[in-house]
Order: sequence, then structure tokens, then C-alpha cells
Amino acid sequence: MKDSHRTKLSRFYWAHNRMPSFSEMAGLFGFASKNAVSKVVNRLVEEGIVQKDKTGRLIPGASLKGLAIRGTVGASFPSPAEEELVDVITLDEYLIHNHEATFMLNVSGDSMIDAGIHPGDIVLLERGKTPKHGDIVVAQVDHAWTMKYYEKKGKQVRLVPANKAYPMIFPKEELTITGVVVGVVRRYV
Amino acid sequence: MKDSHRTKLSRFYWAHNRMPSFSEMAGLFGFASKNAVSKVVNRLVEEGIVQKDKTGRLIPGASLKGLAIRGTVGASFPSPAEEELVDVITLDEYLIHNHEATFMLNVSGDSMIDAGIHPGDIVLLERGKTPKHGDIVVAQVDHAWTMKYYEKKGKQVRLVPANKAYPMIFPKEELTITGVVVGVVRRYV
DNA sequence: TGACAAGGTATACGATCGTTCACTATACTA
DNA sequence: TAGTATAGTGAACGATCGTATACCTTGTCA
Repeated sequence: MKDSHRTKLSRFYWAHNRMPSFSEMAGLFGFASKNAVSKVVNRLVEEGIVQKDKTGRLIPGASLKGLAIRGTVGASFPSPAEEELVDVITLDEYLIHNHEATFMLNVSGDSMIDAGIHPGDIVLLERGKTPKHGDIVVAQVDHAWTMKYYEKKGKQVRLVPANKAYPMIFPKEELTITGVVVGVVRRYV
Repeated sequence: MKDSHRTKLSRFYWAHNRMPSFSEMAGLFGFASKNAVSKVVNRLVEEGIVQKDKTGRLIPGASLKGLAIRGTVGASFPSPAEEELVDVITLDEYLIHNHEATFMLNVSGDSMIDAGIHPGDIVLLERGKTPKHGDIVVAQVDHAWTMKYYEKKGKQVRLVPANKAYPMIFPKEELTITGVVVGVVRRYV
């Protein structure tokens, strides 16, 4: 009941990719008057659930558009099974730094399996980023894409798989880096 | 130049979590008249970059709010290094099915490392989902959280780690399932 | 019992919304 | 060179926006 307004707002936001107008909220909440909505919204703003632009428009608060991190699991020391609210983040904010330069690739081989990148995963690549030693990159080798560790000692560059069954690559001439892997996501059906 | 309007819209959308009004777009695009904006928007709607609600409001098209999947990497057979556009998805849509019941936990141990879940990863949990045989779950054991495979043979339930260094768990009495792991995300700095 | 706060309705308000029409300037084409 | 799209300006339009005011219930508490 207390969460009801909040929940309805959340559902609307994710269904429509925008915040509802006051009239729409009246319908959502079951009010006949926009004034009732106005009072509810004021309370929600105070609670931080929604915010107002500098232009006065309604935008979702962090807890509406993000997901809560509620603790840590799997620590070798027994982590207290208490749900503290550590942070609220958006998957996009967390994984993507440069929207225009980022895209994704399906992963089908097991050449990076020792790095925890499995077949069926999706990797996020950022184009135009210069790789650092130890980064995972997708490079174009012999007209095909390969995902490897990018290692650089002095001027020597090599591409190292995270699976001993695959060979290293010492690029002879130019090396076309398609992108630097900035994230991995995996979905369990 | 051709992408300019699109890019500016994308930046605005991600910065403000809403679409700009026509007046704001006039400012964004450098127009003095809203009519110029109107013509541009009509074109963008035809191109599918933005859409209009049934209420006439502007919402981002798939390519604005989502990320493109541009192929497959790491196939054992050489996958052609051509960027086809396979799909456009949102990380939220891809990973989250039930917004209200989903939350995240940091991963700190290596007990699931053979399943490709590493320390530093973030797992997405869905609360209230009944686990199937083979699912990864977070359960409450001795006042601490553990992440394990959930295996069920007949009526026998056991929790199996994906790391031989850790023991199995055969819950004696009741087993408190905090949530079923529905996704994993990892960020490379 | 009376006072008062909380929560809702109804209505009116100026501001802004997106659309439209008439017009101008530029550039391309026959 | 004349003709015609293309792209933009400027002003006006009704509709909807979010806000504000006045009023009407309730339930609570002294």
C-alpha cells in the first residue's frame, strides 16, 4: 500500500520509457483530481523516488531507474546475510561510458573461458579506445574476429587467449583492433 | 552530420532520462523555429530513431535506448568480420524480467569461479522465483549467504559449488533461498 | 463535542506543449 | 535562366501541461 504509488510509477516508466503526466497518474492511482496527484508527487519528490528537472519536469529517481546492490555474497569470511543497501546503479551507467562508441557481440567460442567469458555471453565493446596491457580486445585477424588478451612489452604486441588449447598470436604487420572489451553480461534463462 | 541530430538526441536522453521538448530540440539543433524541429522529428520518426506514443508523446526508438549486437566473436569456425546488425537490445530488457523482484549482490569469493562468476562480478537475483535443478541460487546458510548450484534429485536437495575446493551442502532442515541468479555482469575498468 | 489535520474533489489559471500556415532564402535541375 | 524542391523563420492555434485556490469529507485526539 505504501509502495503502491511507487510500484505503479516504476511499471509505467519501464513500460513507456517516460514518466507519466499528472493526468495519467490520476488514472494510474485512481484519483479524480490532479491536485491529489500533485500532493502525492510532492511527497515522492521529498522521498527521492522521483525528481524534478531544472525545467520542472518529472524524471525518475535513482531507485526507479536503477537496481539496488544489497550486499556481498561468497566472501571467504562469512558475510552477514543482512540486506544493507550498498548502492543503487543503472546497468547502463555501470557498464557503458561512451554510448555512441559502444556495441555488443555474441560470444560463441571458448577461447576466453579462463577469463570467465563463456559461449553465450555477450561482450560490450568500446570502439576507438586504445588498449592497455592486459585488456581484453577483439581484433581482426585473417578476416575473422578474435577475442584475446592484449599484451604489450616494449614495442612487442601479442594476443594471448585465456585457454591453453588456443595459440598465441604475434601480429606481424598492422593489427586492427575492433574494440576493447569493457564489460560482459550473461543471462540465465 | 547526418548522425548529428540523432547523436544529440541520444546524449540528451541519457543525460536527462527523458526526451527533449521541441523547444529544447530547437536549442539542441541550433534552430530558431520549432517548425524546423517538427520537420526533423517527422523524418526521425520515419527512420524509427524516435517514436510517438499513442498519446503523441515522443519516446526513444530502439536504437536510441538500446545497444546494437553486431555479430559473433570467437566461433571455432572463422566468423566473418563483418558488422551485421543482429539485434538491438537494452541491458535492462535483456537481463531483467521482473523489476520489482530483482536486485544485485557483489561477488567476492571464488566458489563459483568454474561457472564463470568471478570475484568483483555483480550477480542479478530474482526474489521469489522457484529454482529449477541446475539453477544458481543464493541461499542463506548459517546466517551467511552462499552462492551455489541448486540440484534436486527426487526430494533430495543439495547445493553444489562450482569450485572443487569448496564443499557441497546438504541442507538438513529448511533451506532459505534468497534468490535465483538470473544474470551476471562484469565491468572491465 | 469541537478542533484539526489528512486526503480527496472541482475548477480556474498562466505557461508550455506540438501543430500548422504563410513566407523567405538557398541550392539543384532542366 | 526559370522552375522547383529543400530547409529554415516567424507567428498563431487549440490542447494539455503542472499549479493554485476553495471546498468537502473523513478519522483522530484532547
